[in-house]
Amino acid sequence: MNNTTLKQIANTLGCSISTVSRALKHHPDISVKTREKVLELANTLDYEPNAFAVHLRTQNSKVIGLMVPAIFNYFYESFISSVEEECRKNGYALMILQTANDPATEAKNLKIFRQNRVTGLFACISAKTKTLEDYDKLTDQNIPVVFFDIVPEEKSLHKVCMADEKAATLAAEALHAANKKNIIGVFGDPLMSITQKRLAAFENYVQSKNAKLTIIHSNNSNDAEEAVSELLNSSLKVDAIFCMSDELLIGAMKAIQMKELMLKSDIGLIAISNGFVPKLYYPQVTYVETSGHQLGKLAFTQLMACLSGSTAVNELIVESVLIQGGSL
Amino acid sequence: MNNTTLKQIANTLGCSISTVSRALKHHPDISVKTREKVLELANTLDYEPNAFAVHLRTQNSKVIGLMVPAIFNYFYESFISSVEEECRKNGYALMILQTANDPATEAKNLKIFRQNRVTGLFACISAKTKTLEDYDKLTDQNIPVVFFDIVPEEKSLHKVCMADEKAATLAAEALHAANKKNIIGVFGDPLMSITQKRLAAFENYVQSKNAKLTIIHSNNSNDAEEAVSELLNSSLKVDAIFCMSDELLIGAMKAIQMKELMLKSDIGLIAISNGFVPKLYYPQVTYVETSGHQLGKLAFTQLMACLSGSTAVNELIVESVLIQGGSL
DNA sequence: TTTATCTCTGCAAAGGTTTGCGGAAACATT
DNA sequence: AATGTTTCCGCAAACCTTTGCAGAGATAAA
Repeated sequence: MNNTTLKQIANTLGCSISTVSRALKHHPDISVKTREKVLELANTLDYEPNAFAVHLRTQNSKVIGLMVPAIFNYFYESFISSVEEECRKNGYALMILQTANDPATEAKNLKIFRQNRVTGLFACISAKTKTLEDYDKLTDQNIPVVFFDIVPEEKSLHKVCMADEKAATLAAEALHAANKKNIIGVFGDPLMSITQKRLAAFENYVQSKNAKLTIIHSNNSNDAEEAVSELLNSSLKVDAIFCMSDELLIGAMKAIQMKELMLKSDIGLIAISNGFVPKLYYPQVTYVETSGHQLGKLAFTQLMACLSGSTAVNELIVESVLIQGGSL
Repeated sequence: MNNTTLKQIANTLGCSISTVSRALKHHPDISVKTREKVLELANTLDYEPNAFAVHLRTQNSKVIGLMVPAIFNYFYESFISSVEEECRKNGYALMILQTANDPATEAKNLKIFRQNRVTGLFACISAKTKTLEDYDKLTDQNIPVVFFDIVPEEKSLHKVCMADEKAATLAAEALHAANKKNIIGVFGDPLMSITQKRLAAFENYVQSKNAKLTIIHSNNSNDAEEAVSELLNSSLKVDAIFCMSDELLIGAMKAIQMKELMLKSDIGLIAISNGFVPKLYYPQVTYVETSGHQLGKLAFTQLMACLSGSTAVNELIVESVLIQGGSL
């Protein structure tokens, strides 16, 4: 327990604790001579302020909370990774909790964040979350919450998310440009708003171009694999597949590999993705990028804005771009 | 700022702060009647102890630190995910920092952990770490450190890791059982101990069976792809490839797909892996499992043991199993 | 000499909780 | 009536830092 305190420094230097405290933060009240002495001793003693005492006094923890359904996920990893980077650069530590998409765990986590008096929170609500009152408790305590990716409908919240409609439309455009007319669209849980947005935009564009669209809803990669396999084995004419997420893409790719179809020549493929999964295959899968990395940066600036008092409620959007692979 | 404190409860109840504090934790000194009164009021006021004050007083943070080279990684995610689960179950919060394999960042992170007085730390040292003195500062402050996956050589440390030799041998055995005689072995950075261990064990077994082995060292998936491609295009006779990690597996698979080789019939493939990547392909790649999930559980119990005073220094090993896919 | 101004430093309270110790009241024992 | 035991509770210190305020000493101005 080799912990130097202000008191120790003050004692050995024969001055008061407050002088030491001020000297350490270059307070103008303190003379240069004293400051130097203090700094030197503090340095040799390897002084580090006791975070708890500081927090207790300042009511500010320099810890930011982050809540996701699961860390082990193609998209959230990159988001987390990016947020962690920003936090570290700005002197914040990051506290991460998972909800496993369970509202009860979600509530418990929010309590932990509250107890630890996080400075702010990034939250991705679980798919089944119905009420936001647990989040309100945080905002009541002046802890700003920035929702990301999967966000509540309410208008008066801070949110950052992907350009869902735009991404889906971009993918549809790419399919049209490649002259694909018989398309399978693989989508996620129809109850999720993200699915609805992407589906609506995709359907809208595809139909306007008179292409034929077959929609599948799958909850995970296995479901997607089975459903796509079934369609590929049926009499349905198919020249391209669209997947709205990485997980579904994995399923579709398995089905394609199983049928020993070659990408591009036998069948077209495009997905909305973070970029990792499409690059696992050869040829690389063409995809519309939704960058967790960028979303993280954006979320962080948004939170910083909240903390510095900006009350403007914003819904920020990360734009998508088409990344050409060799699958279309 | 709706924060109830002990003082408020004490005042409205007309008793002292210490009584409230004790009542809240069912201290036997407090009469049942008083306790009930306190508990009731605390409940309606939604009292929650101020974590900072508690930490300051008890010198114990209920926060555990975790340091990895990168969160965005097939293996670490599952480790993190598993540790987070255990932490939550046991009332700990988890603070995560990345090193990006940079010793300077590593040192900075350790400082942050120290400042935040984490209860304990899980650390995966960066590949280039030469000295452990920054870690020693933690142990000096009675913060136990459990190293995982990539661990220092020193004997007197707590470590949990994979059965590296065993895993490599298992893979080699599987290759032998499949009667493969001309093998490419794709390994990582030859300076890393994990590479050395796996390489030695693999080489040892393969040579004892008189199979021909060509070794490649690659630092990432692209390197692996190029190196494997080159060999596949050369006159070298190859009937199987072994990859010591997921990242290398990805590269090898790309090379295989590029050559349009079919797994099993054209070429055998086996890897040491966490299981995620092998399941992305059809047929699924046969692999020796190194479970980040299990490693996480093990690390957590080890840390708990340290915290409860066990001084026995242990190197714990997670065993590996062969998971049959269709690539051999 | 007195008054005003400036520079530097220290006192003390505050932030909320935990806990050793001592003490008051109630009860039981001689 | 005097002494010993319990039972219950509160005082106050400790954890360490930050910060408003006051004050001491020095210098400049009148």
